[in-house]
Amino acid sequence: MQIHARHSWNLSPSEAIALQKELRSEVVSDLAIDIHTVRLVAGVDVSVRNNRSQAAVVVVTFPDFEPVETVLAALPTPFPYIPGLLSFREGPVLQKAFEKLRSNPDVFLFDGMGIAHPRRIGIASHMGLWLQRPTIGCGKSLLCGSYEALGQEKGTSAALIHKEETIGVALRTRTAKNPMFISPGHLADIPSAAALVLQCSPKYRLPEPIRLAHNAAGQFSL
DNA sequence: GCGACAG
DNA sequence: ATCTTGTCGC
Repeated sequence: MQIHARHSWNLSPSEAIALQKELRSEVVSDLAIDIHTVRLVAGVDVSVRNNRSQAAVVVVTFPDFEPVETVLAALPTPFPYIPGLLSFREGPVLQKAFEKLRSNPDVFLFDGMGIAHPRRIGIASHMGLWLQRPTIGCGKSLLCGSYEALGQEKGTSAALIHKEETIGVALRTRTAKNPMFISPGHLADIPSAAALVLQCSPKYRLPEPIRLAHNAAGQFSL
């Protein structure tokens, strides 16, 4: 699909932080996704082995999760893992994978944060600017912020707060399992992002599209 | 200065 | 994220 290249990925950590501060104003995180119109959802994931980054994007139908397209890409890992700068590590190989995509998903689910980030521009928000499509961040653990205790039942949630600001929700996608941390990437808002992720998690803690992408990314080699 | 810290 | 087999429990 059409990718809107925004900048070079070849930046130093301090330059990357400066870029995030510039781009954050372009992120739209108060626009509801109309779930009734969603037909295709993409799951995005990257695995790293021996200095090689491997990306997988799996597009499934919604709400029954039938795979309709899978694209893979690999590149030498270009940037170290630095909390807050994940997009500069995974962005290049994701760009390569997105360029191979033939379908046009209604929304992309990322393994990582959206605006639940120190500078409000986690990987889901950042790549959303390149995709110009709705994106949602689905983290398995917290990068920043805090939340009050929430019920054990699937579907229960608690606001994620950082510096007096609500940046997402801790959402129980499986009863009695640790919550997922959901936040809008770009062109989405908190309530609709949480509702869509919950509907994308019929059986496991991880949303189905991301589970499929995780499996696809961790299997192939070059 | 100290502690926290997506994948 | 990744290094790694079997095993305890619902």
